[in-house]
Amino acid sequence: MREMVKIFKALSDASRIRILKMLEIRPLCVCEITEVLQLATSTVSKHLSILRDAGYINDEKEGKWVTYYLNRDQSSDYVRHLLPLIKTWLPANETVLNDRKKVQTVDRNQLCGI
Amino acid sequence: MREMVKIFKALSDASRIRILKMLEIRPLCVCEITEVLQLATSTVSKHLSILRDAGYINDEKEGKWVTYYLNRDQSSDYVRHLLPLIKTWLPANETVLNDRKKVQTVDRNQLCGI
DNA sequence: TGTATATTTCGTTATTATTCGAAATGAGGA
DNA sequence: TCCTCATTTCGAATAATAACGAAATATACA
Repeated sequence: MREMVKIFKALSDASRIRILKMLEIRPLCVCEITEVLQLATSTVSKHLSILRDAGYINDEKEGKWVTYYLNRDQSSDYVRHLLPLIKTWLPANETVLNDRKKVQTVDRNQLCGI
Repeated sequence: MREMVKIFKALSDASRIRILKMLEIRPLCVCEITEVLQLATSTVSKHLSILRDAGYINDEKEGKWVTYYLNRDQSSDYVRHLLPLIKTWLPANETVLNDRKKVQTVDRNQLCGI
């Protein structure tokens, strides 16, 4: 029960939904997500940890960056059912479309320097 | 987006999940749900209004009682997909099983006087 | 009409969430 | 080794949520 509440709480925030919809396009590092959302880095990091603890996403160190990606395989029964649903939702949402446009142009090397 | 967050926020509370799992058994009035959850009537009423605003349940006046039931037909795309999922989840949860046992014995006429 | 009662709304309090900036961590490159 | 920089953790401020009891609504029945 506690697990189930955690799974839904993770989806109860617009920024976290936006992150999931961005990650449907491609894996992203923290600084790229921060640039799109226009929030403090620490805030984005906190959102990512909530999504990860709930099992929606996973991370991978790549040099100095931490890349986050949707958790497609090794997730819980909840997540395995919910991620595909979310993928079909908000197909024409203005915020999501804008975020995805930004995702196309954003580049970690330019954003964070070399 | 706001709608989607509302839909998930409604599921982000253990009492509200318990209410949905109870209503899978049969429609219930506020005093029956209150008896099972052991919360203040005003608290239960608030939870019910959150679930109704999100589209998961509906209510119907029956004399002095208000009966709540799962919204099977006229609900949003979100709810139409989520309610069946929730129905398959927590099949062996102790709290849910206990609540449902109580639902079997609880009777609005005995609970609230005649 | 007046009373009893099931439910909702209101006002308050305690807990939890979200956000930020500053400090800490950890990996890469000079 | 030391410095740089992406990310995380910490601490504090603000906002949102859940809980209760009291008051307000609304319906049934005498």
